Amino acid sequence: MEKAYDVLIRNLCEHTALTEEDLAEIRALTLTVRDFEPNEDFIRQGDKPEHSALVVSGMVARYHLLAGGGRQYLAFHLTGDLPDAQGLFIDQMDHGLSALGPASVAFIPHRELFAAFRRRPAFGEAVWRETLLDAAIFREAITNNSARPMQARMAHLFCELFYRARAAQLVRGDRCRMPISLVQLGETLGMAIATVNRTLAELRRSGAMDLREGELIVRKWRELQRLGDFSPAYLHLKRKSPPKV
Amino acid sequence: MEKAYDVLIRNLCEHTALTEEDLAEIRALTLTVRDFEPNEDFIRQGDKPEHSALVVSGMVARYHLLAGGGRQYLAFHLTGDLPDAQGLFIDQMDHGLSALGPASVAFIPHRELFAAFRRRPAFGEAVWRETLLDAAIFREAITNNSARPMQARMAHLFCELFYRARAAQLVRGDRCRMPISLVQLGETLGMAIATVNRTLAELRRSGAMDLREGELIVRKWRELQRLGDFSPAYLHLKRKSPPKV
DNA sequence: CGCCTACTTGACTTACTTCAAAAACAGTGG
DNA sequence: CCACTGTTTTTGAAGTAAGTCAAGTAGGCG
Repeated sequence: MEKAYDVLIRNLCEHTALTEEDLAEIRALTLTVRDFEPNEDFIRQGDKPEHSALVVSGMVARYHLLAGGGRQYLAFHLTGDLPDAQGLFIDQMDHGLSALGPASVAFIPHRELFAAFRRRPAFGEAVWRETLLDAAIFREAITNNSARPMQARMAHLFCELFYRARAAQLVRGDRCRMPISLVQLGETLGMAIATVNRTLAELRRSGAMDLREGELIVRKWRELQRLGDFSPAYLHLKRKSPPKV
Repeated sequence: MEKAYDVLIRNLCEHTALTEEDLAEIRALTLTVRDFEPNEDFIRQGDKPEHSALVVSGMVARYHLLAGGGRQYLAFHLTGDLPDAQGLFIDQMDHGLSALGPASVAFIPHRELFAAFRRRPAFGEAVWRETLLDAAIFREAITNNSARPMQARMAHLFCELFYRARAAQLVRGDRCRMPISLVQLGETLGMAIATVNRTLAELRRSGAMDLREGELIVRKWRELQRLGDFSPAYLHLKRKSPPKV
């Protein structure tokens, strides 16, 4: 349970300097932790949430519903992320959130967050910055899905996720959990499932990475980075060192 | 010159209730207005700006530079928008800004904005909300460029721009200024220039809209909306009424 | 008038989608 | 433990939408 506060603090400190007083304010927040099944929705498009979510463990996805009932995945979130901080100032959800694999999510009342922001503006700025980093990731997704060929598109996604997982200390050796199906990958990258599979096969054959049993394995980081035309500047992390695989 | 304050206030009031004290704080900001030529860059990828931009008139674009030297356009901004409010809390620009047609842009020192946020938290929240609306527009762009067929993709873009132009009181009758070239349209929607032209021709033929001499004409709003699978919820505007064309 | 840029159109090529079916895998219950 | 069901992944073959290439037209400006 303490873990929930720690992962949030670790994440915010990744980009913002917070004082001991700021951290105390964070640790005073009321967290309600709930566990979710793979693919379980926990915030739906159209909802007007009064709590913000914090990913404690597992992966969480944000998605648009499409006219035909399909989904467009917009972003993935890891331990420590606030995947709907935007809900603080935007009344109605324009997208939904679901657990990707099994995930545990803490909920924080908006009311308490507003009060904390008032007392500790630096905390508010950290959360604001968090939403801005989100936006930077959205921008990169626009470019990725619009301007890069299929293979680079997929490589770029895995580069980003691996890089972020590493910052969140979720990488062990050359691998991290990645409970995402081919269908979901297609609904993320805007490609047909057959293409997803064939493109993934190419990446495997290149020896740069593998994805199996819900685990991402990066065998040649620099090669994967090259294939994905990935440069991490847009993630705006203070620590710049790349994965050393 | 007064106009610069007014367009900002009008835009913020579109989504946030501000008191007379908040507005006074805004009117006390130091604005430096500069005019730009069509396609002139005014913030470059990699810059570390110390001012925020405010679009006073004309249209402004945000774009990523691509490896090959090409561009991916990320968003367009109209009168009253703060196209790089994110620069307040993110040190280094991960994208550039340029004028689309001739544009006039006001610059506001970050320092003054931070001070104003401290004195009038509601103003800070309004700007924060502004950055969140930005993010909502980015999300929609991901879906648009990834999941919609070419014609819908283009129709959707024009729906959004027309709807926002209307909220910014830039629509006169059934038309508004839209100084965007076919090449730029292609670099926005992720399609080849030939396809842009053919798709645009289809839309013209449908009678729903036209684009000529830097002007967008919406002849049948409901039809264009249908073609673009457009529903404006994600823009989160308080006033909901659609264009009555 | 001539140059440059932006738009338009046509013919060709290909990368991706669609469709279909098989193989691998996970979960369930006998 | 194995048979049965449903889901996810893999592979193949065929069709097509969109990209590329190339040439031509129109519009704006010195």
